[in-house]
Amino acid sequence: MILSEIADIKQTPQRLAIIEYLESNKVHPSALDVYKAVSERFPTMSFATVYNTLEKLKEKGLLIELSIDTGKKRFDCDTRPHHHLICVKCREIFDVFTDFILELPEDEFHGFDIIGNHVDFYGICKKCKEIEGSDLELNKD
Amino acid sequence: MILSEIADIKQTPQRLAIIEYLESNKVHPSALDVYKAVSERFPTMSFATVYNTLEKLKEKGLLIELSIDTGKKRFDCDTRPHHHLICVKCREIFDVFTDFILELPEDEFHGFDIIGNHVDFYGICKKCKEIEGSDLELNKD
DNA sequence: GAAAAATTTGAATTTAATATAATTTTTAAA
DNA sequence: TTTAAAAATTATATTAAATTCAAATTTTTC
Repeated sequence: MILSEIADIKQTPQRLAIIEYLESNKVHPSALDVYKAVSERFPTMSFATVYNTLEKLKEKGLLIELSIDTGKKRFDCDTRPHHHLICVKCREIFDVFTDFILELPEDEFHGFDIIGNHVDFYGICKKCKEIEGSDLELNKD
Repeated sequence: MILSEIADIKQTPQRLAIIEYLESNKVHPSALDVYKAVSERFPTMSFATVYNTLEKLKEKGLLIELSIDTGKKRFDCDTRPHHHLICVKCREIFDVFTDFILELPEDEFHGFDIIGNHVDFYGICKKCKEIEGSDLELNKD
């Protein structure tokens, strides 16, 4: 996200703090994550401001809403086309920038106009593998 | 889902009604959808029974929980490996049974053990295209 | 500098999910 | 067949995330 791209959105201190947080990490945070992080620096900030800002950025196409977690939305400020690698244990999400050619055969179109695709790779991340390993040592459940 | 597969789950009338509903449609319903449909025939049935049953079927691997909608879980009783085609307007979901070869290059592994993948195709379904068309005729917003 | 517009805040509301305790049903043993 | 234990269902309560809204504040425009 480039500042010039948000020229038509009023750059309030709260919004800049939210954008800065979104850009400074790769965790694909939830609205609550954003609120927690930003309200440390802006103790008076309201949850509604976080929601409003995320919604506004989404409208402008500067932020992508992910429905990877059931129960809560997560946000990705990298709007370049890319895929995801998701840990099935801790739900950590990594970006995948390899491009895949995915041609859907005509007979699977179901009458749709197709506009895009997205691949989720599933697996177990390094951290969770280590935890799992030590769990097994201690307690073979 | 085959009845023999649920041999180790007690087959109560409520559960059978839920399973029958899940198998009789292709809409990938939410828990609320299931409750609404099944409680027409079982007016006394509680929401908790729907949740418990869905959870139990999920545990047994007879049902897949989809996180395609933000805000609510949706369920797919077709446990064969397959992908999805999703309408970005109405969130209707169609199944895609084409198999794609998706080799993630080593340098994108991020230390994961990879166990699977899933492709979502996005587009606009027939119904929504028609609505959009007639909307444009009536009211060019 | 005043009026209008936009944003932020704090609180309330809604929706989906989950948990719990009491009742009912089923199972299995005597 | 009766009865105790286990399991499932129900109705209700609680929690979590999302959304809405009016009042207060800030910014913009004239």
